[in-house]
Amino acid sequence: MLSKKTQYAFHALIHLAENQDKGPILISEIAQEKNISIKFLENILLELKNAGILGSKKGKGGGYYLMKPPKEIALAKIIRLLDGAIALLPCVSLNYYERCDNCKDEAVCGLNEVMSKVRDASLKILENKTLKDILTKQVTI
Amino acid sequence: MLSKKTQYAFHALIHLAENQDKGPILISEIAQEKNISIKFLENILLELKNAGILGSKKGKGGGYYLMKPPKEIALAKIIRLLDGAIALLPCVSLNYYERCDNCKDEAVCGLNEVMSKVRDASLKILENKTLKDILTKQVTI
DNA sequence: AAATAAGTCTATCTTTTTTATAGAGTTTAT
DNA sequence: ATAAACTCTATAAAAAAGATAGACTTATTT
Repeated sequence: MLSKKTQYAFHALIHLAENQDKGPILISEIAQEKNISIKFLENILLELKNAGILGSKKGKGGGYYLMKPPKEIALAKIIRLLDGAIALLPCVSLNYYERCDNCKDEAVCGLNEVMSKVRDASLKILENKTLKDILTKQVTI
Repeated sequence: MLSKKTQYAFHALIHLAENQDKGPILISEIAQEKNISIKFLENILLELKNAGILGSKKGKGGGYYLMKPPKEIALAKIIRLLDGAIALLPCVSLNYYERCDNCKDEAVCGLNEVMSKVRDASLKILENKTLKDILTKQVTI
């Protein structure tokens, strides 16, 4: 299960994408619209900014905005950034690999094999689907 | 990511399946073989027993054993029992569904749609692969 | 220049979940 | 009777998740 953090991030990104034309969007607007604690959301947007996904403008008339077109933001990237591994086991994770302590040999572990397949099936979707694909209101860019 | 509990459960089940012919297996044997804390494993095996997946025999010569042939124990069942939902979002979970607080209408949520696909792709594997499929040493039953 | 709106940053705190441990109790083979 | 083994309940330590607080900086507007 994705953490609340990641879930909130997706909803915030959706709101930002659907209102790109309106210039910088207030944190408070997203928080209200999507029913998220404003302070918690603040931290999340900051992380997304530090990762280069969002930009921000300070001062009056400021707010957050997307740094890239929605179709270039893969869902997998957001999940990895906020939640870490997408795989079900550390020993089959591509980005957060850890050795299996319960196995004598990962190479001949049947669990490893099946979980690699699950990972691939999930990634096939999450790497290819982007923010654009989860918008309700379709945008042009 | 699966919890340690579920990971340990899989390894324990593998050991039990590969040693079915030896009668009841000691918790301590599994713990040693798979490098798991014996007391923690105790709780896990008890949960598996209460769910009807394992049986146990008390007293001298006792231990745990499978109640069903490995090929009838789907991986999805074990995950759901110990970890809960397999889906990435509560609003797309088949067995642990919860309404989405951030959506006005789940029916038109693009995130919901994509995550349903991820769920289906994962379940296609996890519902069909069984304990038998993750064994190293092949068994007859 | 002052006031105000808005993001930035760091720290802290609470709650929940996960992981692990302890120990007394019960059952059964020998 | 004894020892081996699972059962059960409680508890506790550690980690993660979720949330909050407040002082700080930046930029616009008047």
